[in-house]
Amino acid sequence: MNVVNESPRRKELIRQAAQLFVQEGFDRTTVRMLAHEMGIKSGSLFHHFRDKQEILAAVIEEGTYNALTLARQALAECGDSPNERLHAMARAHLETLLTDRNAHVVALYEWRSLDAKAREHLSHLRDAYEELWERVIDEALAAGLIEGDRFLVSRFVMGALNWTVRWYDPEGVHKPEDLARELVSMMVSSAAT
Amino acid sequence: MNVVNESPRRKELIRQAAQLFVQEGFDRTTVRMLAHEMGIKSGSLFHHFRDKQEILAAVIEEGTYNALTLARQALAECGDSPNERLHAMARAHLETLLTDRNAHVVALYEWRSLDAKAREHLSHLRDAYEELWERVIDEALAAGLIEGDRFLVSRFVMGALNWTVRWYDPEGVHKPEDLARELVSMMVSSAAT
DNA sequence: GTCTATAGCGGGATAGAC
DNA sequence: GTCTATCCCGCTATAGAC
Repeated sequence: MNVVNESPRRKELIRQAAQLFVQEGFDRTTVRMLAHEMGIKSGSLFHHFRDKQEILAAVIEEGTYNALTLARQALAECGDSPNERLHAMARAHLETLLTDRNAHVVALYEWRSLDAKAREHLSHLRDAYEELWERVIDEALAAGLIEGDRFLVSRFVMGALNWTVRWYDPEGVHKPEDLARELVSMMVSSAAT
Repeated sequence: MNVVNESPRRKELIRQAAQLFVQEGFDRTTVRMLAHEMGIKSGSLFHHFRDKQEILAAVIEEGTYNALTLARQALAECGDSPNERLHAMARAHLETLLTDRNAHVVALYEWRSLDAKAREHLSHLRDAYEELWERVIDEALAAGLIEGDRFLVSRFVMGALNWTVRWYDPEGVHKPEDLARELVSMMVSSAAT
């Protein structure tokens, strides 16, 4: 079973599970809560998923796949300058994280709840997404847009982005777009602009 | 009972609990695991703590208090320039997070596992620490060392710092000191240096 | 202050009828 | 595909001896 050919029904169940996992955390979310959210009884849940782990794996696959897809699309549609590409990546990342506000968050914050097998299976998808980021960071470094250690800079950026889920208020004045702009301008050496 | 006058024994138990909470997460850490780590049986644990929640609260209080203490000390010892003060705060933050590598991490990542009462009680300590940060960020903004929205900049910085626990390797080449330096130099407008 | 023993509960998961 | 009923387990917490 792959993320690209899930039934619409299953996709909807995964969406609802993601919401609960974000609100409560994976461990505190019971199968009874999941079933209730889905409008069925807990026994019926196991017709759709082998066990609770499989639900988590499905959510994380969905979240990472969405992030990867949106990022690729954003890069394809934006301009060629390192600045534009950096901004496009940050914006896409924040949009899957804050607007859709579900599966991608779970992918980031519950990765360690995955068992070894699921981690193995999903690591490729995750690596593909991280490679996309590394390429864009490298381009920005090569162009002198930003400075510093490749490894450290990319992790600081990911940290700043991923931590937003802890404080971002969807009802507030800022949009993901604004955050992306502000973060990129913070990183960019003023000398280079 | 306050963090400042815990018995040495209890402090040691708190330290060991912190380690397990970081490794496994609060929910997956059982009282049996905690007791085992402390070298006693699970029943004996409740002679020292009323319940599992109280252990978490003690760890988080310890972690936040440590961070606050080290940060104050770092500010008292460093120079007066906004750059030095920013660097001192980042370094102190990373040291409690990565070197001590225990209670402060729990304070950041398991805050939401606290019940309402404990959150109420500990929020003052937490606020005191955040105010310290806000003051230093404000000074840097006022001096033109960094630019941007006060609210957003401080949260990006905290994100970059707090996310380090996810990837930092204590055996690796970088020390907390190096990370602090690199982060500050990334944020500082080159025009201002 | 630590032990053994266990109560009591809620969790994940299964079986079989419909 | 969903239901009811239930198993079985491991968890937190307690009681009372030492």
